[in-house]
Amino acid sequence: MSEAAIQTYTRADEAFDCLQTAIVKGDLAPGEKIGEVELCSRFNLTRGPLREALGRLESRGLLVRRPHAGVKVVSVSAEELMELYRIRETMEGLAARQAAERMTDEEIADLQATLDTHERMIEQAQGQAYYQAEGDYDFHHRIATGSRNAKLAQMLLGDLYYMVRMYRYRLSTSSGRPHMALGEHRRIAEAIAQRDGELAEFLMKRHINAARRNI
Amino acid sequence: MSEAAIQTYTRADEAFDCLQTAIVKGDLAPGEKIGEVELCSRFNLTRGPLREALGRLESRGLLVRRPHAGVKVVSVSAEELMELYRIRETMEGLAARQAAERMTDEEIADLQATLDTHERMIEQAQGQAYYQAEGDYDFHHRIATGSRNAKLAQMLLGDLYYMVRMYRYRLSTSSGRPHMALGEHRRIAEAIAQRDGELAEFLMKRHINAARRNI
DNA sequence: GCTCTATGGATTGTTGACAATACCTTCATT
DNA sequence: AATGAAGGTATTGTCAACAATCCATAGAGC
Repeated sequence: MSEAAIQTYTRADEAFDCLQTAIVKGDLAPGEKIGEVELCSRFNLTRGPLREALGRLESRGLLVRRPHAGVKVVSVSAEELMELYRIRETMEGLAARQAAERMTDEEIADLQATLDTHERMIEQAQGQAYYQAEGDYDFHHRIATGSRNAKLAQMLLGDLYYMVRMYRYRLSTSSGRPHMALGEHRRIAEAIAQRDGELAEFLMKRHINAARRNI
Repeated sequence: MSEAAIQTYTRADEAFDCLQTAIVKGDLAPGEKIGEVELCSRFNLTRGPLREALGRLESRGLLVRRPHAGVKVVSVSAEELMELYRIRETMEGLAARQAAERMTDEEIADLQATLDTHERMIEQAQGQAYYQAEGDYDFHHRIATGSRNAKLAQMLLGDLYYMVRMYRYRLSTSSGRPHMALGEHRRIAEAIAQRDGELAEFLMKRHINAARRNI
């Protein structure tokens, strides 16, 4: 049987996804005060599911909501992005360490194979930052899930990454340095393959620290 | 003027708080499938605000919701609590380091004064774990906010602490060891007062690690 | 006797209308 | 002229009814 992607998709989920991508991509300016009815007409929704989605978004810190006053997208600053990277540094360090201890051999092989395809992509589209960003996301995604720590993965994948992507869109901070990042990814994967959790943690922290300084 | 505690409190907020405390305190059993109408009659609400609150709770990982099938409280295990403590260890370590660098002298004085009152409370109610738990919460709360890292504080205070408290209620894991914890708190505060971020981080990590092993 | 299917009931998801609150405009007063 | 207050309007918060989906039970077929 197929994996049943027909997992019933409620309107509220749809609203949540639409809003989230709209916020992350910058279609909704920060500080912009938007009415609910306008959002409804914009995404073909009714206010019930929309409000549910707004609650979820607020809980995740992507927008703020004052009672009877409306909702507005969170404003961003470079300092806050820095703080976000500090959090990522420690949390992904932990994820890398646990991944080194817990990923299956098959997963590790997949991880390294993924890096090969990333390398080919970078070679093909020379300097195209887009593939690099996707590949970067993919790499960190696999390690987060590989940590076998449900809450950690949820925090990284569900909260932090969206925030980081939003900030990067807003501040137009392209990740740049594709080759260097790939090399660092390689070394991290190598450490994981050797089941050296301490080294994997150290390398991951340094990797994210370097990315932060690159901003 | 007073700080305006009359901050308008919407029904959805009320529902959110009620549900959250009910889940944390264990009034709603884990795995229990509860109907929306039952919840409404239980907390004197209507389904609109309730659904909004349910969305927020789901987003925070306190309950799971399958479309058209109902909601149920998350089931818990000792392993997951361990994982939670691992996350706390790294994140609160970071918080302690940043707090050492950023708290004002006044905040540090307040922090140490708080520890004095904790000590008196422990002496008075000998062995009473309740005050210790409250004091513990208070201490970590101050450090999280003192880190001047909004997202970090949000993650710790808004997500992790509720989860930890829920698990502790479920597994009836009283924190125990009040005197030892107080001493560790004292040393952490001392390191912060000396602006020694590295030491504060190290001590905090060890403190939480000890608490984890105590389970 | 066991399994698969179909129908009924109950619960969730959604919708539109109603009520309450905050913001903005206008007017009066200093 | 500037500031304050008061009212109107628009927007948000809330409610109750409608529609869609799933689970359980009962029945038939193998």
